[in-house]
Amino acid sequence: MYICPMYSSELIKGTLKTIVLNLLKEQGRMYGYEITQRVKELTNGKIQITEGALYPTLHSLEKSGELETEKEYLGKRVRKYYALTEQGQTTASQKVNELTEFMDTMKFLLDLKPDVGNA
Amino acid sequence: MYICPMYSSELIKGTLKTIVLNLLKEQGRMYGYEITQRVKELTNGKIQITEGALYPTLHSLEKSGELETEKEYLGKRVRKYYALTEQGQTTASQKVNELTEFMDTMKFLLDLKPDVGNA
DNA sequence: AGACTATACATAAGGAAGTTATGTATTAAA
DNA sequence: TTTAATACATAACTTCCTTATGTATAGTCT
Repeated sequence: MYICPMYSSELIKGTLKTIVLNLLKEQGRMYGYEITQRVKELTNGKIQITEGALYPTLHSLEKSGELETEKEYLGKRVRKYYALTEQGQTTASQKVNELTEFMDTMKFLLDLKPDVGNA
Repeated sequence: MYICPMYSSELIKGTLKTIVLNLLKEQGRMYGYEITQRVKELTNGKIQITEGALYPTLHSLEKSGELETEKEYLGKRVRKYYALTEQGQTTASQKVNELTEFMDTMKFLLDLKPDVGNA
C-alpha cells in the first residue's frame, strides 16, 4: 500500500489561515475536525492540518472577527461550527488573492533559465 | 511614485532556501547582497529578502554541504561568493520540485468552487 | 465486557524560520 | 562631511507551526 509523501511541513507556514478561510467560503460552515479531514481528502493526504495548528487558528480568526461560531450537539458530543462573517468574506478574498499572486511570483522566480529571459 | 506592496512576510517562510538554491543554480555564483538585490529586482520589490534571514541561511547551507564559498576583495571590501556543490545541485532540484508541487496543490485547494467539481 | 479506533474538542511546551535591531566597515554621492 | 549604498554578521524577539498531552463520546472488534 502506497503512502503518499507529505510536503515538508515548513511550506504550509503562513498559508493555514488562507486555506481555512477559503474552505469556509466555498463549503459554507464547517467544524474543526471536518476541516482537517476535508483538506486531507482534497489533497490526497499531501497536506495534513494538525489539530494543534488548526484550533488556535480558528480561535484567533474568531477573536479577530472573521469567523462566528454555533455549537451543535450530537447526543452528548459537541461540535463547533465555524462560518465566515461579512468581514471574513472580505479577508478571505484578500488572502486568497495575495497567496495566488505570491505563488505566481514564486513560479516566475523558479522558472528562470540560465541566462535566458533575463534580458 | 508608486510603492509596490510586499507580500505579507509570513508567506516567504519555508521558501527562502529554495529561492536561494534555485538562483544559484541558474545564475552561477553570487554573493549575499547580490542575492537580495536580484530577488528584489526580479519580483519588482514584491519579495524582499532581509539580511537577517539571508546570511544565517547561507551559513547553514554551507555548513550542510550545499554551498561552497570563495572570498574576493574589491579594494579593502570583502565579498563572499557562494556556489552550489554537487550535493547542492541535487538539493536545489528536489526543493524546487517539492515547492512547485506544493503550489500546484495549493492552487487546486484555492480554486475549488462552491459545490462544483467536487463530485 | 474490554480494548482499540475514530470523532471532537482544547492547550502547553518546544522548535524552526523568519523580522527587527544593531553593529562594523568600505565606497560613492550630495 | 554627512548621507546613502554596498557588504558582511549576529542577537533578541515574534510568529507559526509540531509534538505531546489531556478530556470525553461513539463506534467497532474480539
